[in-house]
Amino acid sequence: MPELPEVETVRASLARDLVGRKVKSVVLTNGRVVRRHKTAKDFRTLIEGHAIKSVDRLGKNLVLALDNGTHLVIHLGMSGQLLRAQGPKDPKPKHTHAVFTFSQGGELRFVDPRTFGEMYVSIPPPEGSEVEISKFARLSIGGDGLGIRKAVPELAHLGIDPFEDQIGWDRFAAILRSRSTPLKAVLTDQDIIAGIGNIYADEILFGAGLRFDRPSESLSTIEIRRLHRAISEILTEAIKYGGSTLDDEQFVDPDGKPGTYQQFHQVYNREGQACYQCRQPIVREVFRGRSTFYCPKCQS
DNA sequence: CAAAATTCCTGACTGC
DNA sequence: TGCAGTCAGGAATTTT
Repeated sequence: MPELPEVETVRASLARDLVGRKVKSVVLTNGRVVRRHKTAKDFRTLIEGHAIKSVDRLGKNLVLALDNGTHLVIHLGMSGQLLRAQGPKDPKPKHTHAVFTFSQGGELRFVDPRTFGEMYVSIPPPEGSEVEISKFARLSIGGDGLGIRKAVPELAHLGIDPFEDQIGWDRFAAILRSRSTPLKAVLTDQDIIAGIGNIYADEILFGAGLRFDRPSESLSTIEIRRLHRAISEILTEAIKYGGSTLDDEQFVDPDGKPGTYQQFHQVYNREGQACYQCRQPIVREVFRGRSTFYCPKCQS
């Protein structure tokens, strides 16, 4: 399940060889992947014949700027993969829903068994029109996050991206104290912080020594600083190891290579196993319909 | 207004 | 062996 570290791994890989290349054609074999567009043809027309200027990321979204001023947004959902191929002779994996062919040769395929992923082309808002940026993102200081939100209105609602936007612990404190939501709900709410999903929320909370159900406004200053630090530390480490690939081997980078950060997971998917810190068994609990893993002794 | 439940979907796994 | 049932989860949508 691609979260920020996995999406960033894909972004870095694509940025290496996609920038400057021109999309010759797009073949769609499952319309659901472009469900935001009225027809698949609408999607194709906006892309074909245009070069890719940059490959960015905001939260879990990939944002490819095209030379016609539009942006191709790709969200991998639960099981989406972007895979390079030499050409049409390369065997297509099952559930290949879209194939981009480049003028200079080579292909990029969008593969997604569970079809929660999607792609769409975002038309830039007219000059002078004001895009409503999420209040949390507005707190950020520098980075490209605000620029992407202004160019891609569909992403303007996203909260702080831990890397594209930057936020000090004091501003983070203001966000946490403004609500009484359980911590895990805050971390996984894309409108507050963009990019964290079920796996990294659990890992970050363990890193900060905090329980998932602590009301966000109940944290002391020290705890807020621990959480603020854990967010960047855990995500940075995960990116360093190319993200997490679980036993289902669903996440791979565009070259088909899995990530290796799963070997450092402290709690996720470790129900009943000994905590690496205190040897107590890790507990699994369902929180808002999702599995939550934590150490009852190390997290409070 | 916010929070919880529902929906979309397929593959892996469980129990009989 | 096969089949029905369950689970997994991001995010938009619906319900409470």
